Amino acid sequence: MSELKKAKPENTLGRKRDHTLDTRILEAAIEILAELGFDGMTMDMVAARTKSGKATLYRRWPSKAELVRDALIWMSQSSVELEHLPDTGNLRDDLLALVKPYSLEFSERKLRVLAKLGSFFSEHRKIAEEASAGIFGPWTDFNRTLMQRAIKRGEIPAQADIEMACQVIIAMTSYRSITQGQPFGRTDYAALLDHILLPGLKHQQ
Amino acid sequence: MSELKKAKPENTLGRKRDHTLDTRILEAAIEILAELGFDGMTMDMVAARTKSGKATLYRRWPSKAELVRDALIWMSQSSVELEHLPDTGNLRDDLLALVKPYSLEFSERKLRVLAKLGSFFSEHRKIAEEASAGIFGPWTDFNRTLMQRAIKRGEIPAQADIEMACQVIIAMTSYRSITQGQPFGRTDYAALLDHILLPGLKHQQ
Amino acid sequence: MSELKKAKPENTLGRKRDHTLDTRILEAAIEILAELGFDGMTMDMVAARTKSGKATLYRRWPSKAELVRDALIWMSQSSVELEHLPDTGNLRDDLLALVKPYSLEFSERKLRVLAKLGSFFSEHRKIAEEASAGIFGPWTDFNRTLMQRAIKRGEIPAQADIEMACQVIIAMTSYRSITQGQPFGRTDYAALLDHILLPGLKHQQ
Amino acid sequence: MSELKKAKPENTLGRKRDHTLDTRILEAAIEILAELGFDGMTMDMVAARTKSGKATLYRRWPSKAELVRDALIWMSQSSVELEHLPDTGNLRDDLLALVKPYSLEFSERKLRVLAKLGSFFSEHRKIAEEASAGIFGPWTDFNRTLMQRAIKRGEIPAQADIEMACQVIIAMTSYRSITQGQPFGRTDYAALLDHILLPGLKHQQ
DNA sequence: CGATAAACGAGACGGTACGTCGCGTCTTCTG
DNA sequence: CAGAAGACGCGACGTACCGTCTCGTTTATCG
Repeated sequence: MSELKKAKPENTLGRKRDHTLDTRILEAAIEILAELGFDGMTMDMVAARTKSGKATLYRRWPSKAELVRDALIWMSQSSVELEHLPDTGNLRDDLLALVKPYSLEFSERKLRVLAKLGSFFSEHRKIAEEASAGIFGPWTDFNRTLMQRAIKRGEIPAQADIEMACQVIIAMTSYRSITQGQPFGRTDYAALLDHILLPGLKHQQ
Repeated sequence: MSELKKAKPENTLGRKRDHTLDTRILEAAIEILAELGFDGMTMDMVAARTKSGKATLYRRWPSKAELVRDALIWMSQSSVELEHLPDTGNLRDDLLALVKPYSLEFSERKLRVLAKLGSFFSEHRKIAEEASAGIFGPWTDFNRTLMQRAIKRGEIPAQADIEMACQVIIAMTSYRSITQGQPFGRTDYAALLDHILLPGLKHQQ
Repeated sequence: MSELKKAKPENTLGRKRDHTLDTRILEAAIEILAELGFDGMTMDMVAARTKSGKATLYRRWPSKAELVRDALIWMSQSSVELEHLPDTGNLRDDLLALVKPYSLEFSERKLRVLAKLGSFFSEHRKIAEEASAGIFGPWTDFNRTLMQRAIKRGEIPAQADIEMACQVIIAMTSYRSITQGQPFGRTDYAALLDHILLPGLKHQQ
Repeated sequence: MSELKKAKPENTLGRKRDHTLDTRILEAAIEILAELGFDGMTMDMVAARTKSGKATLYRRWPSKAELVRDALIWMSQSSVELEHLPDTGNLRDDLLALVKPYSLEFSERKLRVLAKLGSFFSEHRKIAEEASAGIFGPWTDFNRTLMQRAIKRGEIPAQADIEMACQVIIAMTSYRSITQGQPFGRTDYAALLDHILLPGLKHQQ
C-alpha cells in the first residue's frame, strides 16, 4: 500500500487545498506523457491543461520528476482493483488470470506512457525504482502468492526459485514495454509460461 | 552489422573531415554520460573535452540525441571482439562463457552508462531501439547459435522456444541494469539458467 | 516627446514587471557600450551586470539592436534638463551657453558612446534616426528658438535660413563626434559661429 | 592618390595572383553592402558571389573590416576623374561645379552604401577615418584650392576661415548621407552656399 | 620538360554571440 | 491563506559568422 504523499501537518487556517486538483493534475500529466514523453512534457503544459498555475504544481510536488513519479504510480493503481486473487486450482490459469489487469490493460495509453519514459527512468533512478515498485510491486506480490499456493498443492516443487520466476515476468513485461515499446500480449505471456517458466519451475535441477 | 553512419556523398572538394575526431567525440560523450547521464551531459562539455567546437559536433550529428545514440552503439561495439564462439560441448557452460563480455563487462563504465540512460531511452524511442539492437543484437545472435548447437547435440529438444529464451536473457540483463541499476552478476545469471531457463528448455510442454 | 515604449496592454494578472530594472539595464548597456562598442557588448554581459537573465532582456526588447536604441535615447534624455533657455540678449552668447549641456557634456561618456556606435548607426537605420532625433532633436528646437528671438530683436534679418544654420550645428557636432571621433570643443564651436554661421546669417544674400 | 595596397615583396615563384579578382571582390562587396550593410554582409557571401573562396579573401585582406574599407575607397574613386578643376572666375559656380561628381553622384548606390555603414564607421574608427579620407579628402583638397583662388581674386578676404568652410561642406554631406540617409542634393547645396557659407566667408568678423 | 612553389575553390575547424525555451522560484492580485 | 497568472535567474540548446586550416587542383616560373 504505497502512499503517494506523506501526511502533511495539514494547516487548519486559510483556504483548504483542493485535493481533487491532485487527481486532475496527475491525469493531465499522464495524457501529456503519453503523447510527448518526459522531456516533451512541460510544467506549463500541465498547468495550462488543468487551468491551474505552476506554483500550484510546485506546492504539491518539489520537481517535475516527482510529479511524474506520482503520475505513474497513480496511473498503475487507478484501474487495478482486485478484491480476491484468482484461484482456479491451476498455476497456469491463475497467472494468466492475473496478467490481464497488470500487463495487458496497459496496452492502450499506459503502454505508450511507459514506452515514452525510458528517458525518465534512471535519469532519476530512485524515482524510477519507486514508480517501478508502485507499478510492479503489487503484481509481484500476487504472483508470489499464487506460486506459493502451487507449491502447497504440490504442483511445483518446494525448492522452485519463485523469486526468479517473478522477476522474469516483470523483466519481460517491462523490457517489452519500456525498452522495446511493443506490447507483451496474452499470447506472448502464455508462451513464456508454457515454454519456459512452468517447465522450468517444475523441473528445476 | 549496423552502420553508425549512412554513407554520405562524401564530397571530394574542400578540407576532409577528420574522422578520428568522430571517435574522440563519441568516447568523450560516453565518459561524460557515465558520470552525468543524458541531461547532465552538455554539448559544450563534449566540445571542450575534445578541444573542438560545437559547430563541429552539429556538422556530424543533427542533435544531442543522435550523438548519444551513436555513442552508445559505438560503446557497445567497441570492445566485444569474439573470434570464435565458446564450444564446451555443454549449453550451460557455453552460455556462461558468453555472459562475461556481454553482460558482466558492462559492469564498469558501460553499466553506469546504461543505468544513467533510462532517461534517454524512449524519449527517443527509435534511437533507443537502435542502440539496444546494437548492444544486445549480437549477443542474441550468439546465444541463438549456441542453443541451436545444443539442439543438434540433442541436449535440448528441437521444439524448444529458443527465441523466447534469448529474450529472457536480454530482458533480465536489461531490466536489472537499466531499470533497476544493479548489475546482473554471474551468480544471478547462473541461477537464472539452472532454476528456470535450462530446465524450461529441456522440458517444454 | 518620443516615447521609449509603446503602451503595452499591461496585463493586470500575474507578477508585475519590475520597471526599475528597465533603467538599470539601459544604464548597464550604456556603460558597456562606452567601453566596448556595439559588437563588443554582449547580452550576457548586460544580464550579468544587472544580475538578471537573458530571458528578462528579451522579454523587454526583441533584439540587441532595439535594446541599444532605447539605451541611446534614454542616455540622451537622462541628463539634459533645462528649465529656461539662456537669454543674454545676444545670439552668440545664447548659442554658446547652450552648447555646453548639448555638445560639450557629451565629451565624457556620451561622446565615447556615440563614437563607438558608428558601427551601429544605420546598420539599423531607423533606430539610428530615432536615437539621433532623441539626442539632437531637442537641441535643434532650442537653437531654433534662440535664432527666432534674434530675428525679433533685429539682430539677424528675418529671411535668414535658420533651419540650415541649425543643421550645420548638428552636422558639425555629429560629424566630429561620430565619424571622426574627436570632440567638437567650445573653441571650435566659437570659431564656427564667428567665422561662418553668424556672419552668414547676418549677411545672407 | 592614396594607395589601396602596400607594395608586397611580390614573390616571383609560383602562380601569380589574379589581380582582376581584387576588383571583382570589391565590387561584389559594395553590392552586398548596399543591400545588407556591414553586419548583413558575410565573407562567405562575397566569396560565393565572386566564385572564389574565403582563403582568397583573407590572403588579400586581413579582416572583413579592411576589405570593406578598401571597397569604400575603391567605390569613391572609381567614378571621379577630374583632369582640371573648374575655373569660372566665380567661387559659387566653381564649388557647384565640383559638387556633382563628389556628392550628387553618390545619389544612387553609393549613397545607399554610405547610409548602411553607420554601423561600420567607428566600430572600426581608424578604418573609417581612412575610408572617409579616401572619399572626402580629395574633394576637400579641391575645395580648398578653389577658395584660395577666390582669395587671390579678392572675392573673399584673406583671413576667411577656409578650413572651417571645407569642413562644413564635408560635415553636411556626410551627416545627411550617413547619419540621416537622405541625399544632400544640388538645391540643398546651393542653399548652404548662398545662405550660410559664402556670406559667412565674405563677412567674417 | 618536369619539378616546384604559390594561388585558388571548397569546405572543415575552434571559438563565440545570438535568440529561444524550460525549470524552479518569486511576486502580485483575486477568491 | 490557496490559487491563477506570469515575471524572474539560470543555463542548455541549436544556429550563424569570423578567421584559420587543410585538402586537391591549376597555373606559372626555374632548372
